[in-house]
Amino acid sequence: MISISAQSEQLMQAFQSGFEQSSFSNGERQIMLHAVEVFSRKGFVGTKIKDIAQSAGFSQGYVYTYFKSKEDIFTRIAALASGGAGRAVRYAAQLRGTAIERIGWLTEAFLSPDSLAMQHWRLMLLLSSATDAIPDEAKRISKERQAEPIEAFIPLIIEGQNEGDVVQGDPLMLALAYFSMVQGVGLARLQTTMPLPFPTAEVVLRLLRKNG
Amino acid sequence: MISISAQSEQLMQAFQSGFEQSSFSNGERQIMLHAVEVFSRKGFVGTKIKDIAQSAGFSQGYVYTYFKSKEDIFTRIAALASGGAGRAVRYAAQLRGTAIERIGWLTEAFLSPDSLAMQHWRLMLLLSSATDAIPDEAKRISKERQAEPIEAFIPLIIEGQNEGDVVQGDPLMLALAYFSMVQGVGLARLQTTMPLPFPTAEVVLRLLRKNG
DNA sequence: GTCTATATGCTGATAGAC
DNA sequence: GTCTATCAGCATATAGAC
Repeated sequence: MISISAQSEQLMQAFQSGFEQSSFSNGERQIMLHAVEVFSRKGFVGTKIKDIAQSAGFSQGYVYTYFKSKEDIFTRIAALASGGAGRAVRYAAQLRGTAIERIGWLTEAFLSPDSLAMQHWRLMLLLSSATDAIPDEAKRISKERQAEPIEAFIPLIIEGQNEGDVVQGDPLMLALAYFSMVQGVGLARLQTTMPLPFPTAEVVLRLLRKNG
Repeated sequence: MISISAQSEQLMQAFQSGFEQSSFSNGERQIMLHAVEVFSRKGFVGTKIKDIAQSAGFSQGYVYTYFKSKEDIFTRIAALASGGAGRAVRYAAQLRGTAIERIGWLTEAFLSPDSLAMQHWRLMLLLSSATDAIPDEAKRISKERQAEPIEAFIPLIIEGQNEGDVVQGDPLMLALAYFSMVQGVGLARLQTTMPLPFPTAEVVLRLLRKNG
């Protein structure tokens, strides 16, 4: 049984999109922070500049002091968010421990019901659905970074196979299975408000574990 | 190894949302069919009535002959689409075969790269993201039917456990794990255009199979 | 730094012609 | 059955006041 550890907490920080820490001016960060929340509830087209401004406590026109357009806000958010998963995998890869342990910590971070982790999945969803209605630039960036987590995960799988903890098989296919599952759990969590016995990290690891 | 069978093909028909077969008048069906496609690309707010009309080869105003509003179109689509997964599970449950066999056929139908199956996942995605921007009635209906596939799947799991093919454990948790995974693969497929070794039914079944 | 006012364009929905 | 014309409302982005 894997328990929430110091490693997992550090990992979650890497996972999260990092709007807070970024080097923005005050108004800029304030607007970004609220824009993330509104966009993830209403989508790109459904979000009106007025919604973001009101949420952040500014007037509608003030938003244009910091951002050129609605597309601009969205694209900057997409750029920050789409780096999260890859960052988390790279962070996990360089922790000390066996490969399967590190994969376990990573999985806990991904599946955390923490609100910032959930926000990540909401944003990923946004970037995957209604793709003809989101800015091209945002799409480009998110597509560009899409392979990052998978590529960084493959060495971990190979290590795990060499250590005898991970099943044999094409590492790329195993990585895709892993991320499909993790993403699916993230999505499932978003779809319901009821407290249900969602798959734990241990269950997800059954996909990879030898003698699962 | 499970191969595409007569069972799987029948199953896919149950899975698919059934806009074609439904008892609509000609213009009505024509519009619905195109509306599904446009909505799934542009989302609810991003889709303009003109887009649907043009796609179906009608004038903008003509759409209102059959549909009261944009919400009306979307809600009717949501109603048809949100029944698909439950229908497929119920169909699978009453096939002849061991539980794990029937689950295998079902999984093949869910993971089929068939365009109508993909459309199902695109619509599910639409109903799960930007939820503050889709009609309340559509949300209500889709939420109402959300539990159907899981409820219908649980007896299959229990059967499989009794037959010794499925791992022990809370059947609800196993069902949630299964649907998370299936959904995750559907989503992963939508996210990329490249031909990648996406998890097959056999890989998904590792989550459930005893001595996987 | 922050707000108000406004121009400009688009969209949903209706009415009515053919 | 199908289209054209049109209205009323709203949203983005800008200009300029304080």
